[in-house]
Amino acid sequence: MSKPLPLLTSTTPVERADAARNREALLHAANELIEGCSVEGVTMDAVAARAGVGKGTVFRRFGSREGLMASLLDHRETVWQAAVISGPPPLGPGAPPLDRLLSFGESRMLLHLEQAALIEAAGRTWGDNEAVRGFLNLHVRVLLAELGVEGDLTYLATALLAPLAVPVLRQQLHSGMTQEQMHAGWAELVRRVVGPAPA
Amino acid sequence: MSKPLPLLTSTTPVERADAARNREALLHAANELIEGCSVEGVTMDAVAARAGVGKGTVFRRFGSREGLMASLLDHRETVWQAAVISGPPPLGPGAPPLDRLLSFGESRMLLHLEQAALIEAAGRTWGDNEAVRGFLNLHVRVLLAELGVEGDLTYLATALLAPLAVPVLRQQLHSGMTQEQMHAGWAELVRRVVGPAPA
DNA sequence: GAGCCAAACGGACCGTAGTCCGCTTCTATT
DNA sequence: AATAGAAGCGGACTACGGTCCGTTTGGCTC
Repeated sequence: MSKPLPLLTSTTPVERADAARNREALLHAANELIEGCSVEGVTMDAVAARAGVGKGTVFRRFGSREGLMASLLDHRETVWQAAVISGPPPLGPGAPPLDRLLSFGESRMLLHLEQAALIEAAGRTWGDNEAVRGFLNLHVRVLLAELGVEGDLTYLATALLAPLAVPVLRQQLHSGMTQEQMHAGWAELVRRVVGPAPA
Repeated sequence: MSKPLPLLTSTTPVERADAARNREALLHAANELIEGCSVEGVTMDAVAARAGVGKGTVFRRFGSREGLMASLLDHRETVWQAAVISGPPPLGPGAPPLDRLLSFGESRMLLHLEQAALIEAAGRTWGDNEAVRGFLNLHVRVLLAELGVEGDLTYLATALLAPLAVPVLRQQLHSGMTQEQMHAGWAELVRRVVGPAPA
């Protein structure tokens, strides 16, 4: 009679305690290695050794080096998304849509610049992350809709996000463009895409 | 007295005959391997073996695997650029600027989709290619100027090119968007950026 | 607490990118 | 044609990502 209805509880693939401990240790070790040298210093062998586990364990937890990098990014991303969803305006809710959109672009650009090395090291595992892409696209789409923009909002949102990608930013910096110019350029792009406010 | 003014002739770092022969053989071998299997099958050992040279030679010629891939792309890129510079309209000269711009976007998108695997394999070596980026940006910039667009044309050109990048296209295809939708979306983006024609 | 087993672990092993250095070959010069 | 020396060559070697499988361990049931 005490069997607690395994119908839904069985759907929780709980992680074993030692596995969880190891994941923490590995993430910690990876962060230390990044601080110690740079992202290139984060080899799978080094992470495993520093965490005191076998190499196979690292791959079991994260699938690949890119997966490990993506996990490191995940925490930062969550914090940032929280700021968008429920932080103070103009990034968070409460400001006019255009202000929010411009703030969004600047904030995302800075995040990408800060995490550039990690993002590039995470490669497709991060870039293909449905959750992140979906969140960014949805947020921009909603703001565009609030601004009265009509048309293929999904495409327009993607088009506004594309110039914020790390390779584009790197190239712009490399060719002498300042962060201010990049921000101003993006704002101009947004103004043109949004167009004149409807009466 | 017969020394032929080494001032400028010395600036030509001519390639030795055997080196040139080997480069051709290696490019040929790499193309064959791509046709035979896919881009993943193009390992440096395999290319060297098929061309009948040592592995060190491949690295001497192309610097890295990415460099080899970039060299393979170079030929296609040259052909495409020729079509833009001197091919038939509307991609080539002779058509109105807006037609040329829309044709440019569609053509570039198709090129990126065809060469996607190679472009991704070439990584930064291709992405950082100053000549290619410069050509694309300049061309778009000139067309925008002809259309009377004002502002930071370099940024706007980059922003129009960014959604044509391979990772973006791959993501869009993956989420069910058709090539027609992508083309239509880009055209809409261009119309919004260009804005109303000046009187 | 004993026993079971799925999950997790470890590290030897493999393939590939990239380096290094002693040897060979081309070409300019006389 | 001889020669010098620079440019090119080859392949053994290293480092790293990723796989595999025999062994260990945590957590559940009885």
